[in-house]
Amino acid sequence: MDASNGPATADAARHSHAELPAAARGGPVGHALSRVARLHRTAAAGLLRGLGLYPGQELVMMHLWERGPARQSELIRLLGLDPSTVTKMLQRLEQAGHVRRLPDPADRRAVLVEATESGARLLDEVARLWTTLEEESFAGLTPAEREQLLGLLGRVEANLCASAAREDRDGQADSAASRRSTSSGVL
Amino acid sequence: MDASNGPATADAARHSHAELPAAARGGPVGHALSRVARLHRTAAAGLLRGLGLYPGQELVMMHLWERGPARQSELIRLLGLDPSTVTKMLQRLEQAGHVRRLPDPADRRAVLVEATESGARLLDEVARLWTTLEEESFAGLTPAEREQLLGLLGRVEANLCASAAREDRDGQADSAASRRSTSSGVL
DNA sequence: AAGAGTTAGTTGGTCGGCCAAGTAGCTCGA
DNA sequence: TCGAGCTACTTGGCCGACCAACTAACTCTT
Repeated sequence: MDASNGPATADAARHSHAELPAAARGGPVGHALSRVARLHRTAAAGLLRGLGLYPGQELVMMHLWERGPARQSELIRLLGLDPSTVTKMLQRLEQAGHVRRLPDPADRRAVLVEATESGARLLDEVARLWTTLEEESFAGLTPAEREQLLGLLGRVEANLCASAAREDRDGQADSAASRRSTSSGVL
Repeated sequence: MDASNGPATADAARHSHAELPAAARGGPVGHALSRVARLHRTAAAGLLRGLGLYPGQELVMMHLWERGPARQSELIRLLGLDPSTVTKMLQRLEQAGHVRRLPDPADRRAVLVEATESGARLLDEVARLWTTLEEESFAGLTPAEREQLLGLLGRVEANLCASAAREDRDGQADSAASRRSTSSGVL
């Protein structure tokens, strides 16, 4: 699959410090991706900690600052997260005083969420923090390279979204079959 | 929903479906990165589930298959994870029967870990699964583009590692100062 | 109007991941 | 020798994230 083993290009793959197991050679890019993402998240966590936020929460707040009060389902859609995840995150944000939740008069099962004033004060800090992190992460990359990276990531995202949607559609019916298919070797 | 958007090349940045909040414009690439990584991890989880593994565990197993019995500290170093994370992961892997843990005779505080036979049987499955996932994720990317992506990710990883190391070194002494520095505006 | 089906949120449980704090064991210097 | 310090690992607690299962409410059909 990767004929790249030999020649000059292999050097790009021979990365910083991580000695990757041979069994992972089937997915070098995915491996790098997870790794980098974890580092990025950890770095974000470190910065966010000074504001009393946990990574992920700032995204929720951003949407609230952006759009004002929103229904929880809207947030779920925007963030692409599991409903239960958002529920719990909002409970914590509420308890931290960053967010207020009230019933939607128009739909008695829905919940409206809005940022409190205390939450609003975080806006600048979070914005600054994001640019800081961006600079830290992508230092040494030219704008063109960043654009390139962004483009590539976008295409990967499209792929993964498509996969996910596909599995949702036809995998739902008979999960046992799909389980069997992966383990017993469709190929 | 995506390609149809239309005209320009700037469209690569204007991604698939995620309407990102303006507050996140300070970190578009980082944002895309987290997003993609989450999708990737979720996809991996879906595939791994058929094998009774959770994402992350397969990496541990890979290292064990690769190197044979290893000390826990070695795994921690290789994976770049927190010791406590590895401890708990191994406890679960042991309970699942994929792994065996025994005291190191040479160092009574250390623990040796090795894959069981049941674990060994997973090797092929996991390897196949990784290549499957890799193909799903990066379909439509030429080998050159994958190499490019890998290279960019490698550079980002280097940046983040350096940052982390730097913070470890001089941030440890006075965490209050570093907290102040991020919140009160270095810029 | 009544029931089927869908949507909105919640709860409970499990994992990976982190930090903080603590214990056992090794090491090295005074 | 013996205590200071480091290393290896564990425990507890917290979060994001998932799935599964459930309730409440809206909707749409019949």
